[in-house]
Amino acid sequence: MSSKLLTISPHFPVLNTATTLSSSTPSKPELSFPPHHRNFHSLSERTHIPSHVYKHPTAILLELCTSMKELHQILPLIIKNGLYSELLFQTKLVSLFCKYGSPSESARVFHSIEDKLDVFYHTLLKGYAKNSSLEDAFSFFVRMRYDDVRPVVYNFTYLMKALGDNSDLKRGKEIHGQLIKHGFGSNLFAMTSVVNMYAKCREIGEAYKMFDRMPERDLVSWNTIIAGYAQNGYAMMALDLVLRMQNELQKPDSITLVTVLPAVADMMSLKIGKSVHGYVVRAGFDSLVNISTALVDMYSKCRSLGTARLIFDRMDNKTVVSWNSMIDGYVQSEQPKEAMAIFRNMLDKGFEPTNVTIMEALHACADLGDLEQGKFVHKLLDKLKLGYDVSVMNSLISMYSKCKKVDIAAKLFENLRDKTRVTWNAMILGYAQNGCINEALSCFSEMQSQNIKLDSFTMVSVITALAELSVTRQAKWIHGLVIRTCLDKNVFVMTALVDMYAKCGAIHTARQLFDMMDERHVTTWNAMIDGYGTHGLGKASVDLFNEMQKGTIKPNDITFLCVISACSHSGLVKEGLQYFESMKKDYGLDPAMDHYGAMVDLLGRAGKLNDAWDFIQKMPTEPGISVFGAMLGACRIHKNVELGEKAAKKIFELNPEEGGYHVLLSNIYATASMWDKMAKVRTVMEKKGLQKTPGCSLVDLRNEVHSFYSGSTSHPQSKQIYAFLQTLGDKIKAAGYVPDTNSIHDVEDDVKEQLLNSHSEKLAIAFGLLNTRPGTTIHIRKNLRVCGDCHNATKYISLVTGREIIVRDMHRFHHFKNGTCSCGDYW
DNA sequence: ATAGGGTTAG
Repeated sequence: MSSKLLTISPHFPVLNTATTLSSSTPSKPELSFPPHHRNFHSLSERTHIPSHVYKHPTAILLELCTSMKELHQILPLIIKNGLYSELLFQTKLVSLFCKYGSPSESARVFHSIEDKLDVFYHTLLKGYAKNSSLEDAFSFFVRMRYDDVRPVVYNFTYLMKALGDNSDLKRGKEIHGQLIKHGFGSNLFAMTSVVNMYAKCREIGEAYKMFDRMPERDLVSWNTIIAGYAQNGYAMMALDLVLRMQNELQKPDSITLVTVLPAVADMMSLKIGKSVHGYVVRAGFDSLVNISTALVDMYSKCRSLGTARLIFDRMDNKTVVSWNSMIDGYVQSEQPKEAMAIFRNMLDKGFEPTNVTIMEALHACADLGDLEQGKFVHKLLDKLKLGYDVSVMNSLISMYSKCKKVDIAAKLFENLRDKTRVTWNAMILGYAQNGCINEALSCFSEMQSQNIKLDSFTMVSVITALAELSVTRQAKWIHGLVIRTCLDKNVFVMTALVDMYAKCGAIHTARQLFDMMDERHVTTWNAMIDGYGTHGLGKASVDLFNEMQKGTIKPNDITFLCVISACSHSGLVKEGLQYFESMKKDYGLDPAMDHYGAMVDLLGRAGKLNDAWDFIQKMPTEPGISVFGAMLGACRIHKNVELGEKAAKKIFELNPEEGGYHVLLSNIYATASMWDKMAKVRTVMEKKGLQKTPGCSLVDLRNEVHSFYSGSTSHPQSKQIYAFLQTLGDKIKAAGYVPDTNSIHDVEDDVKEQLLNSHSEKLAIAFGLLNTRPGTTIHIRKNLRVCGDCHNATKYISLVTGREIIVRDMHRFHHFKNGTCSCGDYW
């Protein structure tokens, strides 16, 4: 008979039936109390609510209460009118504080109640489970057990929900046990919550076991297990269950399908996606906003932009999310221009962008390298008050870095208070990609000193910086760190390492790492193929490319660029031509400007200047600077004034920003002793304000990198270096070296030699030889192409000193040893 | 329901 008390709803409407409640009504089995219940006597006395209480103006006011603010205004009235200890008000207060999200205030009322009805426990537990921490809910549940309040089924469902949300498997299992002990092991609601808990704890097998044992199931329990499979990445299983539920005469609803679609999207499985879409249409759900939005996102992620766009365009009630998904689709498919068009369209239509929209737009701007649009998006932030969203700030830093404005990125970074690991990673990479190696490395050490844990992204960024630095010592150090941090199975990290070792001249180490990798991306292959190419190991490069073609990773446009330029460096003209053909024929890849440039380089370098020129004439698109630049370079190597002039004319029409092409032409004239024309080119250059990039060579000694500019005397050891070069010059001349002074005009012979001796690479080599022990290999990096005389001299230097000298120039490596160079004088 | 930072080439 006491069970009826539980049917007192804490909500107002029921109160009018207070009198009927006290008459006996049959109880539901799971709500029954044992007769020894501690509140047995006091309860029946308290169920009657006198009319002066429920008709009190304050009670009416409380009935009209709709917010926490109003509740706080009514509370003093309750106390003032001496109603605080009335059952009606206790009931309402406990429940309303929970309803408005403050179980702690609810608890204050609860604790003040002398004879606590079970409903108070139930209400407060629900309040804790829904609004507070799992800890609060759990410890209140323990207290409830201690106070000998018998749990009811929805105590378990709320608790299970909180346990699942916190992925607390250990306590989830414990409560599952108690649930069974209390006889709810076959209860539909209880078991659905158990299924959900196991699924949320990623124990999908256990979840299914529970689902399978349920004696009855409803739509919610089917949706729970289907969502469980979907969210654990089993889209196929989820779809199977959708079919199975129909066999068991349970019709899926839109929620069923809207949980399956994101899983399909994550899998990027267009086939499964289409069959879900088919079901959506047959069930007539295709006009629902959330379904079409999920479909747009699914098709976008499956790179089926046409279909995504079709559904998107047909939606007459688009939401921000559907716009965002559409923009993301274009960004992911590397169509940033389209992405920006959609973004602009969205603004025009008056939709207010969210942080996700802004991030997507910034991503597109970064891919385009479009600073102006990037700034436009940046300006929008202030209007939208999104300027304090860390994620947005991270995207901004990345955007500015990719648009070559690393200084702006750095300023944003410095002013940002709430940096996350992502922020640090974006900044380090930004520095690295803009050639600011020192900044990148000091940013990394700052990050470490602030005890921010590094991850694979950090590692990739630092390795990218060190690849640029190309110092073997640092390369080995970071490799050690990769191993110590257990990141040596990460494809991105390992690919960066392969590239870094190749750039340090340690091509065999690079290959060892490459061979050890279990998983490789197309970039991994590209890095290795290009590594061989820049080392002049054309055969190895081609072999690796052929091996790649046998595997499952498909070559991309960059692969072809790498392999063709590898052929170019090694004079493999036939192979290069064949790959160029195959690119379109076998892989459907359209050659871009760079590919044409590489082909002209291939033909031209091999001395087939006329073929190269013909090749340019037959190009289907207008040749760009890089193509004629390759032609001009080839003309310089093969001393062809006529074609060189033709190529240069084209280049100058295109207004290059760099002075390098004028220098090339002037070198061609110099070699041909056409001094007047040479002088003319130099004058034009000056008039246009074009600068010759100064030659600069780097050499690392212990923990420092020393840089030498052509003709510079600013290094502390400068005097010694020049003196050393003098004596070294005598030694190599004795061994057969003849200075190549042909390209210098107007000065005495000894001055010509002095000029040659002040080339940056010679200074760097001399410095390296002076400061290292005999037998040590010298590593040099030069920003331009190594000059002919220096190349020849270095061969002799390696002979007379017995040193190995490795020079990395703008395009490739030269390994000098015993008087010869790995490039075979073909470069 | 949508999301931030990653490797190759130039």
